Amino acid sequence: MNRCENHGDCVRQIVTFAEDLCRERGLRLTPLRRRVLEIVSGGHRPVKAYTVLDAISDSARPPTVYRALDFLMENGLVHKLHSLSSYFACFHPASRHPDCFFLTCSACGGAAEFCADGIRETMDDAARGAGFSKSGAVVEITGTCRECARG
Amino acid sequence: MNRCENHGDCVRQIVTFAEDLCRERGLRLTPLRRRVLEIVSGGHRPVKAYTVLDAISDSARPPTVYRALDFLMENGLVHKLHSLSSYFACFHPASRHPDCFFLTCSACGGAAEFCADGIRETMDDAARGAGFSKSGAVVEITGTCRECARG
DNA sequence: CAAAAAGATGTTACATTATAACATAACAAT
DNA sequence: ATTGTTATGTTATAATGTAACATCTTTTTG
Repeated sequence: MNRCENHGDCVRQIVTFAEDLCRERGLRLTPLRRRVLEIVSGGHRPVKAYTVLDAISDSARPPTVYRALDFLMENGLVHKLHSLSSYFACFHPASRHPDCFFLTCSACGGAAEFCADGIRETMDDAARGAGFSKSGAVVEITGTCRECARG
Repeated sequence: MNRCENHGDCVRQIVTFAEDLCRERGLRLTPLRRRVLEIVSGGHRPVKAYTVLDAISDSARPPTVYRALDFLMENGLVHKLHSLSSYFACFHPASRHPDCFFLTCSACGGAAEFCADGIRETMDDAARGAGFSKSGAVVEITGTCRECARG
């Protein structure tokens, strides 16, 4: 799932985007935050907070990681996959989508983000129909990706 | 959200349904499982595992609760709301729906389950379009319910 | 520049959520 | 009744996440 030939480039692009974004917004992409972003985006797969923690250094503590993840999530650079208690880099942070949807492959552990206006609209309609004022949504679809299904 | 006048009846209905279901399937709705189901369905709101634990008795231990919850979830009587790390009774377990969708109100803490074929179909389409073979989905919509929005 | 304010990180301690592994008990079925 | 199966009890610990306060760094401003 999401095999890409030049993943180094892919990560570099995300980091560059993050730099620009932070500059625009007057925020700081500190070395720590950049490192966490690199680690999370280092594979096209969801990463656990404690995996990031281990990857950072021997001495880092949980709050260090969670704060960096919070910062990245607030700025749309990373998403949380609740059903996996994991974090997943946004590979197209430039496109401003009100909600994100995720496919997670239970075979290879990979994931993909996608935007389908149809889903969002249908959800909005359903919420409205229930008199509900929607502010956000978690949509995580589990299954088997093309590569894994092919065997 | 989901205020109902006769919630006792409501719980009784669920328990009765669970009894019938277990009889049909040759499973046992033991006193413990029944009690957990009563506790989880006791309010129209998501309940935490450790809240159930406290409600059961002073001496109960986590595995007791998690095993009962697992049993109830396997049989479609309870759902897990991943975004809240909580468990929510299925108030219409009779209708066999392949996926469930949830609205959770951040104001009152209430929740509601609903089935909208449109959402499921749109998700199925999106998954298929990505070459993805879907096996399940988590859909949790956050916002404000009618009652809370009205102030 | 110095001082103050704001923002980021370090650190300790702990809270919350969940499971592994093994022991015991209850039940079902000959 | 004994045996296999299912359910529960029990101990311990793993995994995930946060509160609170200390320190350091950067920015702002007088």
